[in-house]
Amino acid sequence: MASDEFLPIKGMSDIISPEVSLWQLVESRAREVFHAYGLTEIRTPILEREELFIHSLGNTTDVVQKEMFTLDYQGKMRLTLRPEGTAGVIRSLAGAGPDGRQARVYYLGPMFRAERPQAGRRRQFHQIGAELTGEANPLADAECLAMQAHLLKAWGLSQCRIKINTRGLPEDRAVVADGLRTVLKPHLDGLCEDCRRRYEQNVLRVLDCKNPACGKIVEGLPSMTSFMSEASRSYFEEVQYALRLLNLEGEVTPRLVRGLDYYAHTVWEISHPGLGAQDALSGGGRYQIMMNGKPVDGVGFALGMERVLAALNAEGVHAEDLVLRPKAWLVSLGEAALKENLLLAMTLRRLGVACGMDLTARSMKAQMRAAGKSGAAYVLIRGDAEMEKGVFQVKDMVASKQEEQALPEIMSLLLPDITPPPAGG
RNA sequence: GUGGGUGUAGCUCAGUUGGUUAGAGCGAAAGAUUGUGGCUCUUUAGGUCGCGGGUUCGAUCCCCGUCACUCACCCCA
Repeated sequence: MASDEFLPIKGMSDIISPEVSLWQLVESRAREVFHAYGLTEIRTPILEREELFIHSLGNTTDVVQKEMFTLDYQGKMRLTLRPEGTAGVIRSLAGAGPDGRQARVYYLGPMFRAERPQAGRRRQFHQIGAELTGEANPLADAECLAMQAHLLKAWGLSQCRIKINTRGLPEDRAVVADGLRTVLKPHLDGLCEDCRRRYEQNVLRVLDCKNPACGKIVEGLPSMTSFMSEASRSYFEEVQYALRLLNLEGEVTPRLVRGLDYYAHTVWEISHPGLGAQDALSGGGRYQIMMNGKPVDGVGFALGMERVLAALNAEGVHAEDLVLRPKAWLVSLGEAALKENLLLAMTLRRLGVACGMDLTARSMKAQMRAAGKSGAAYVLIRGDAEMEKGVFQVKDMVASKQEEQALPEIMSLLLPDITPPPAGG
């Protein structure tokens, strides 16, 4: 058992092979899909001023109240490890002037929240997200959700469930909260302890309480949308129309609530049955964030990388199958062959042929075992006899066949994809 | 932050109703096969039984504390 000093900090993990292969695959497919939609990557700092998150996420949210890693920098400022990606991206885009208000960007990277770790929840976790800024437009919301569905499909996830809802116009948020409190007030005694606290602090959360008693009370209440303005309701109708146009199934879920204050209008959540208690793969929606007194509008989503990977595992995609194997393995018998093989390995690598070898001339059996374990397709064996003739014993590890070959033949075996330079070039 | 579960070899786990040298499988290293991986057989290496204290003639086992991991609540992706 590893001693504590070799372990990373609680809730943080080293990402190593073979798992890292899956990360790379997921990230590269994501880049391809984002490119197809005209998004460019944005990389913002991991450390931001604390106020940025307090103002954009809302100072009554749990994320801000008890989950942020904040440090005091020489008594001059309070710096926070970003707990989510949107706030930093919008800060950056707002600073870019008018261009930033019509931007299409994606990001990926680590986020930090000081929660107790559990399945699907780490203190350092990773998100892939997208932000499309621009004034509220139902078509933009639908496009964003469609892009996300496309992404999940590109990863090979087929069992996702999309739930959508609306929070209405930004100015409706207070009206809805007041309305809900009014109709909930007579039932206060029947609510669970948590919900009596939520009633004060974050009344929308009462709607998705898991407690059956609370659920019963909520069922009898008028829906959230009934407190909203006509404009909010018709906006949501148009979003749903656009989703049908794009052939997307979104389950309208009136009790779906997003936790952060900046959400307005369309919100959604995508869950996966293979995940356990934290079954949300992703959340997203339209938002309006005040930056320097001016509103920035946009629509976006964030996917939890670790949860995507867990979902892929649940659907039978395993990192072990994706690990890159060397094309060749060099086996050296004797010191002279060892040195010549090192030189050959460097040459092959410059030509783009991944190859490995043992740097000691230990027993052939041991070297063959290492070759087999590496998964190399071919093994090139060279000893004194081969050195003298200028040849190699070339073993095809899959077919388990071996023949003597000279270097030119070996090159065409290892470099079959090399195309001759264009004529006249 | 609250509650439950688990800490024994690199990994997965047995085990001892408290008693002498703590076991297995997998993995690793070497050999059987004097220059050939996977299958088989043999051998070897590898352990402060998470850490600290208590009870006891004696604790890996019982008790207390602590730390770590893990699951769930809360919340979120």
